[in-house]
Amino acid sequence: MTTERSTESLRDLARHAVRDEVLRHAWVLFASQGFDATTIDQVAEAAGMSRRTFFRYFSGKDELIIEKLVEAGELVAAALAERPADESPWAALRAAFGVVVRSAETHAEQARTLRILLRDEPGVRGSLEEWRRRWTELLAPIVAARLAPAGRRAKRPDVRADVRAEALAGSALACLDAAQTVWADHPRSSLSALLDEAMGAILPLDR
Amino acid sequence: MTTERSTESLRDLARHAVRDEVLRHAWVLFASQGFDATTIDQVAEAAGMSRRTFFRYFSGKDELIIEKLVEAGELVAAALAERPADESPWAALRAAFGVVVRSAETHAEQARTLRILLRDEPGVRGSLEEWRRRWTELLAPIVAARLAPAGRRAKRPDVRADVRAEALAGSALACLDAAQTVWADHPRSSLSALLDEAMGAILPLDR
DNA sequence: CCATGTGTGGCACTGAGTGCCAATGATGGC
DNA sequence: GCCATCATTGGCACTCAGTGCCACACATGG
Repeated sequence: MTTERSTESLRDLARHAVRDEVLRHAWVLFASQGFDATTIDQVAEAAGMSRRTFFRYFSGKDELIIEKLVEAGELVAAALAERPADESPWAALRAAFGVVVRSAETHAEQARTLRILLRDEPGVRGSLEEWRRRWTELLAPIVAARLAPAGRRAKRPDVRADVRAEALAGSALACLDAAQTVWADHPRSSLSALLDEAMGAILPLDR
Repeated sequence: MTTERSTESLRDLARHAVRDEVLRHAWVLFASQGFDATTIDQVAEAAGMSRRTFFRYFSGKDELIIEKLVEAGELVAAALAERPADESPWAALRAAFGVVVRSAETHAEQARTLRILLRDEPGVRGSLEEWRRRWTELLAPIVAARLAPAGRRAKRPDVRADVRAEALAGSALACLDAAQTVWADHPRSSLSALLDEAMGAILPLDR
């Protein structure tokens, strides 16, 4: 094949477009029927493809959830990486979460629907755990860099430093999770304020 | 039915015994083949029962995992409830985790096997999330009681206080998780030290 | 000896996920 | 325009998880 890059990205483009379309239909069904009650045949038919083809675009039903959850991960990681170096890791994490908070508050309806789905449907628990892992994997190294004394980093793999970074990232995510969960079923609450409350309960957020 | 209490507990006794036996066989299979590769038919056959009967003792494959994970939850909750009131919530949580740390270190082999299973097998992620929830549900109210100014508690449901407690419990669990994960694949490490490292990275552990 | 309740197994079904294969359709070379 | 090629697609059949239904076995109590 002489077609190299250009075709490659054309394929990806088409693939992405199809995936988005499938996702759109899937979430309409999820919102009306719930996740567990929605079959892949329904999703495939709504998207106008065969069951078999669906599985060529998505590895499984889970991925319809994961996609949404992981999306914002890179944004948060990027935001975290760009926080000023003199900021405490905790405050930097809080600030980095700003992008998901804003996103959730602007699309409050969908965000709440998603959150409630995540709370009530047993079938998505695996996806939630998966989300936690991927975000931790993404954030922990950036936190680690921030914890290192800025002098010599990347020496030998330092287990103790890794645990610290992972603990920090994991705790922050736990706070985000708690805030979002409570926010989901209190329509008049502010997610931003709840997240401040949650993270502030662990460590002071100034500096 | 004239048979009341005595038969009731006899039933439970038998049921428990059967469950334990099934669990024993299941974990032998998990350890040798992994979780996802083990079918329920295999477990049922090993335990000497039909597939159909298996589902009368366990709601699903997940429950074979959950059982092990949730077991220690009540112990931790009890330990937490009995920590001195002048101890900080964080230090109290660290101390309460002592029971799982000791248990893990005395049965190091099995604990490591379990941990690695939880890390690598996609099929158990839902169970891990389930574990997180149950422990959070268990611990958060006790933490909440500890956070309340000891004067008037149980006023009106206080959302902000709930978020704080849940954030604290969730963060502590994230630390425990991080410590256990790292511990699992560093055979010469001390789980207790790792947990101190993790939780100490968030908040000081004295007091 | 009979009625009842409980545990058990078999059978058939739905739904997720996978491997295999044949048909279709777009593209590039001639 | 025509043919070779390659990727996408859909159909089919299979495994495995999980559930509902029904029939059989067994114990107990009257």
